[in-house]
Amino acid sequence: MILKHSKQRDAIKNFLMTRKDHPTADVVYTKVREEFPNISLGTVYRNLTLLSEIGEITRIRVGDGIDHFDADVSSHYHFVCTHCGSVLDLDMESLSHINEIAGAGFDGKITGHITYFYGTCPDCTKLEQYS
Amino acid sequence: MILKHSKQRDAIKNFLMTRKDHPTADVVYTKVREEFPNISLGTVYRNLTLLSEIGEITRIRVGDGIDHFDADVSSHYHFVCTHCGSVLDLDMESLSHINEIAGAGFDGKITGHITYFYGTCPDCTKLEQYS
DNA sequence: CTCTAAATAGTAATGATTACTGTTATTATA
DNA sequence: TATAATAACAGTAATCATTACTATTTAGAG
Repeated sequence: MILKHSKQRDAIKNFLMTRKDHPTADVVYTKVREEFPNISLGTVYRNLTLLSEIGEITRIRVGDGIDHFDADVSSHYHFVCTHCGSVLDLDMESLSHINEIAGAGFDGKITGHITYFYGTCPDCTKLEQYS
Repeated sequence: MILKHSKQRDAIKNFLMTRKDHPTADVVYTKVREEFPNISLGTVYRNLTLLSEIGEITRIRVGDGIDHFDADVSSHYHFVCTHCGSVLDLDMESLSHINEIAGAGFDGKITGHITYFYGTCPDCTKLEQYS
């Protein structure tokens, strides 16, 4: 399957690159529609899936049942706020050593892990102080 | 809300306790229907949700978009096979130290983490050797 | 035994995502 | 540059897990 260029795909990728949070498909759809008023939701989903398959973006699943997308494909961890649901990047070292820990007593092969942290985000922490 | 006893709920809990893998709601439904032929899927979902809310079972989300359930509520980690999709328990120490690592450069509060490991399960590893 | 509310079965609705279909746009090549 | 092949599109229908609704049944307290 040879890729052909598409303005819609560019717009989706570009929008994702401007965001440090991790929008859902629906957020991408709403935003990109400002530039392409009749882009279809299917196009957004198809391109988000395509872009993640070719490694230009990452699909993030944090247990809320909705996929989030991230233009930062470097290996990093995410934080999910249990109060407001926002998904943030964490600046921390790689935890590859935990693969060894998990593999020690396991008969199969462990090739990686998915970890996300949860708690109260900076904004919600501030709000809590005065309530 | 005072809990009332229900045979259906008992059957769901009992079935989960017999399983070391982590069935989905649909698997529970299919199995419990052998004993209660006209139990409804809604009843299965309602009870799985209720049981997890009162801490008698755990809801596991491993990124396949389908909820799995576990009668073992003790803190432990899970492994997901990228070949066959099976979800297995891992016998390993707690990784609570990674909360500190994540919290070091973070402005909010970290109260926990979700981690699952992926790779090739023992069964699929055996199959690979002869293919 | 009676009453109240929890739980149920059956069904309809929801919400995220994927699939389908006929049309449009990109791009390789004549 | 014109043409032809096909990737990508818009619009819509379908799927799938899950939740909500409603009338009926059942548990269990008084």
